Amino acid sequence: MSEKKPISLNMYNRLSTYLNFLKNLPPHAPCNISATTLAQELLLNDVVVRKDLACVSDGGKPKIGYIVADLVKDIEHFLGRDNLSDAVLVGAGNLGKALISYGNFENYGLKIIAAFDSDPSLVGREIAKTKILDVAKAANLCNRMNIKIGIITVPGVFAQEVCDMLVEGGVRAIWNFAPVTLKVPGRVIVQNEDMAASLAILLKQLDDSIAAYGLD
Amino acid sequence: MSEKKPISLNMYNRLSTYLNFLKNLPPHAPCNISATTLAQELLLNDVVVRKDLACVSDGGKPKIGYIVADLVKDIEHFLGRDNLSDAVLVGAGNLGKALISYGNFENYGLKIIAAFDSDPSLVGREIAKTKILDVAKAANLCNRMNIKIGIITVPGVFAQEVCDMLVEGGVRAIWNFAPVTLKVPGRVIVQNEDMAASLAILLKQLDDSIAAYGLD
DNA sequence: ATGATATCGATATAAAAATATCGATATATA
DNA sequence: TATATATCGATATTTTTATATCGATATCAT
Repeated sequence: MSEKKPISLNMYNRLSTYLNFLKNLPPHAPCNISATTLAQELLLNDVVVRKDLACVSDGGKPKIGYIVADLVKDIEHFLGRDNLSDAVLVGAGNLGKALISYGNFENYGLKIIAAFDSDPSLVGREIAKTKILDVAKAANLCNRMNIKIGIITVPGVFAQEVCDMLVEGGVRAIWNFAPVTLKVPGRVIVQNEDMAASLAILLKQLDDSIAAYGLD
Repeated sequence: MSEKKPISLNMYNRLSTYLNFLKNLPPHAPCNISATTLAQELLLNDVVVRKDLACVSDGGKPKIGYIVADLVKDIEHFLGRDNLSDAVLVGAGNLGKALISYGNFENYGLKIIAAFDSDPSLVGREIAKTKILDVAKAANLCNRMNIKIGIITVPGVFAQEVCDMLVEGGVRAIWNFAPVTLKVPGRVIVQNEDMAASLAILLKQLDDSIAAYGLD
């Protein structure tokens, strides 16, 4: 594995795509795969793929490509999926519930160990075996349990306040589903999951596409 | 409004952010705002903001900036939020359910008019007044009702097959929540909402941050 | 063995995005 | 009315990202 650090955000997206593809290869598929093939399958430029793979693995060989199993391990290691991180989630509404019950995040290196909400009618209940606790206890619990990751799924108006609580509790990375720009100290990471923006792109591109191709 | 088309994908993200911010300004806020101020509030470079705004509005005046109400309208118009688009959703599992019951997408220009699933125990039921229908009927219904947008929230293995059905039904834009690269004809838009990738970025950055700042 | 070929990895070029700089202009103030 | 200033919009520069090109190498076929 090379020690360089070109850090491209899109690269993580692509690596994640490679990983999904590799893990879902049919059982009888050959045990090796070339960057070129991968690129064709995923509709990407082959040089991009080769460059990405060079960052996470050095198992590539001419005429052979990469051994799938090794490559999977290398990508997973690079993405930090081989050590589970504990996280808490704040906001047990529809989206929060969905994320908790999704359950599949453990495959991606994340374990949601507790949820918080301010609604007394939710506090005390459970979603998919995850307890919903009073949001007032969030900071304290994060501190005690050394939680470094917080997921925010509250309405926008409360997001900053929740964020502050988490930061106070020692959280160092925030996955923010609220459509708000969070203000955090420099050492804290914020990853925004802005579905509204994503939707905007979709709608705009649809417009353009219909203008170009017509409605058929 | 300028007629140029620099089309930057990040720009849509930012425009969406501006819009959220502007719409949530306190009631007693001044009725005008400068690109510079906006940039400071949203932790962005001021030139980027000015460039983005120039694409959607020409209401900017020196010493004044933009009239908030007009700017909101201009951005909404640019993002296509002033005409609702109908959409269908396939996959009424946890995530699908959450998206349907979220309900707020109508504010963003999207209306989910029907959901589909293959699970007979779900078909016929309702989620937030949205009927769940047999997935076999999807293509037909899209055709008849002239639906152009499909949302895919099925497990990865079924995503391509669902996608093909939607395309057959005349769908022209797909919002894909499955971690799979979909193959579609050129005229069809795909917008991937890859939460796993987003999560990967978060975890990686957290690693880096802890390496840089320590655990405190 | 020997040569042909697929594939990698590195370097070089091109394209795109972000950022900086600077003159123009509308408003406020003296 | 004249001057100072905030802010815009355009142009220029830098940085980043994507793409193309090319030599090196390991395997396969002859």
